Amino acid sequence: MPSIEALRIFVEAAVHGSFSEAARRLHKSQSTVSASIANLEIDLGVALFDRHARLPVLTGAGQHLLANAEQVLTAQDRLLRAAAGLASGYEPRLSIALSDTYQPDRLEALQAEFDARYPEIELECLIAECADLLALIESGRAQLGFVERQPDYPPGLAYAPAAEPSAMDVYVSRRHPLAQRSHVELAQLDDYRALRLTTVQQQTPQRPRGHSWSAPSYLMLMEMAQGGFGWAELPCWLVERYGAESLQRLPLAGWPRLVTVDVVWSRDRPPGPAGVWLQTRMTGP
Amino acid sequence: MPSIEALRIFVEAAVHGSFSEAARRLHKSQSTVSASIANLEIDLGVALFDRHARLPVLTGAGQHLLANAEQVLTAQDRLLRAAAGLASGYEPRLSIALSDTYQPDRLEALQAEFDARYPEIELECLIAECADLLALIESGRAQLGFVERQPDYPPGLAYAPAAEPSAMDVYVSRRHPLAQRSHVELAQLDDYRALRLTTVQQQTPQRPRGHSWSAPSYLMLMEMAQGGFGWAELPCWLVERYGAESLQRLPLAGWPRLVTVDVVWSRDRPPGPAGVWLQTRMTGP
DNA sequence: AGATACCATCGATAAAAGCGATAGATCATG
DNA sequence: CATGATCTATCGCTTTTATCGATGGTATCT
Repeated sequence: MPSIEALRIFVEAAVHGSFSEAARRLHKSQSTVSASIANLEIDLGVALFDRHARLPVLTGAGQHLLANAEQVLTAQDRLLRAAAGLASGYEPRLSIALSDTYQPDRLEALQAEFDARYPEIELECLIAECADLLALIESGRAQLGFVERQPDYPPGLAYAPAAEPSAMDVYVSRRHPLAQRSHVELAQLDDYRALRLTTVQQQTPQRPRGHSWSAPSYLMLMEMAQGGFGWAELPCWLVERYGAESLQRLPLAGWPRLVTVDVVWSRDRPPGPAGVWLQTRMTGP
Repeated sequence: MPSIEALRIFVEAAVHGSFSEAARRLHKSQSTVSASIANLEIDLGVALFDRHARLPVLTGAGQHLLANAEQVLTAQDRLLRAAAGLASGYEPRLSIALSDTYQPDRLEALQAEFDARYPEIELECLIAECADLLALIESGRAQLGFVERQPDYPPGLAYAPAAEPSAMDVYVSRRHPLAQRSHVELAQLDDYRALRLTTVQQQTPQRPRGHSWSAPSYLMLMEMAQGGFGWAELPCWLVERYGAESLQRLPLAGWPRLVTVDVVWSRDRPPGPAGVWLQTRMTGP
């Protein structure tokens, strides 16, 4: 069972083609390098270097095993790097809970930036809306959430408005009766089925609004609207990107409206440095 | 600098969720496991396990580093596996020299079989014809070659006929004057430009046959023939696969003809076990 | 309460990793 | 051809480290 140090010595000697050079670079004595490689050859049962020349040259087997040894070292290097990050307080993974109100193109740019800055940290994205999302944050399952601004937040949750607001509008299928009208009043909406967001959490039992249908994500709501089952309030970007051809906005007064997206986190379980970076990156300029 | 053994102990303990269990499986004392993990935590600067419960449970950092540690171990496992293969006489890489006379679909099947049987061994394919190919074998650059049967082989080279022969025929471009004839005699070919194989090696200076053009591979010859520059003797499979729409065979008596493909290797530098397997696989049933 | 199984800690011992010194080998140079 | 420089292999010696058994504290189950 070869030790990591022996592999490092082997690689250094192979790369520089000299035991003495490797000893100098690794700040070890030449005898250590020599003995270490000799032991490694015994352990592996293969001659790594051809020592007939003045300087040792890799054998064919040595060349082949060099690649494997380097893989071991790079894997170990990643381990140490990750440990160093964790030791200095960085979280091993960051879970963010997303509402569909947040545009994915902005999110992708953000993810790319995050990956460049924190390549070691796992990033997990969860999809949830409203109370479900807040529950993810409260339970610690996610550290950061992006939600449409709520009328009130549970205690222990902190929030800050994200930099850019999001546009919402009311849509119906092109085949829906409302789609033909050139003028629609808000009161008329009650005559048709509403498609509303629901949540798995039902701590605050919502007043059941007539014969409405509901789903836990805007994407499912949009698919219901595309089916012609009713009208729904949806993020404009979602419709423009995935449902433009089969949906139509309603000409309501005051719509589309701009919705503030809040960044939410738990005060008890605050996000780590990477989460803080992501949060300030969202709320800042 | 964590040792491999420490990582193995860590992984074993993490997987089974118990230090004692890991000690039993690794045939070490419980104190060794305990101390080893404690040292690992000191080295990495991170708490790996939460010891408040009866059984230790991984911390978040521990979960994250567990994945890294497993990567180190699998890399080391590959290293040991490769070394074991080399120690028992297997070559680190096998270079085979191919003539275009050998059908690639059979070759791909063979490569798949080789990969399944010898996943550790690098397989290198070189393209060469005739004297060039034999030179690759003689020099030791390649260990195995597939060539159209030669009238004579250099001393020191052994050969055996491959199981399946290969068909060759004479082709011209559809725009070539010969393409219109319903009957062609061999002697008439001399009236038109021949496209012949040439080799980089010019040890045996071939008699320059009139105003012929030449190239070192059948693929290049075929492209010349497609350009309408003359007639060429080509492997049937090559034309059928890549040049069927622009080339046409000549109705010559005795053609197409079957050519034996020989497997060639050097008697001085015989191929290793994997090469022998490949060779017998080719010549056998 | 008792039995059991778990983890942490403490010396003691054996294995190894490391170093300096030395000797043999190879290459460049006068 | 002789010489100096530089390389690798090997030999003791010291120091570090890994491993063990024994012991004690603690949680879990009967």
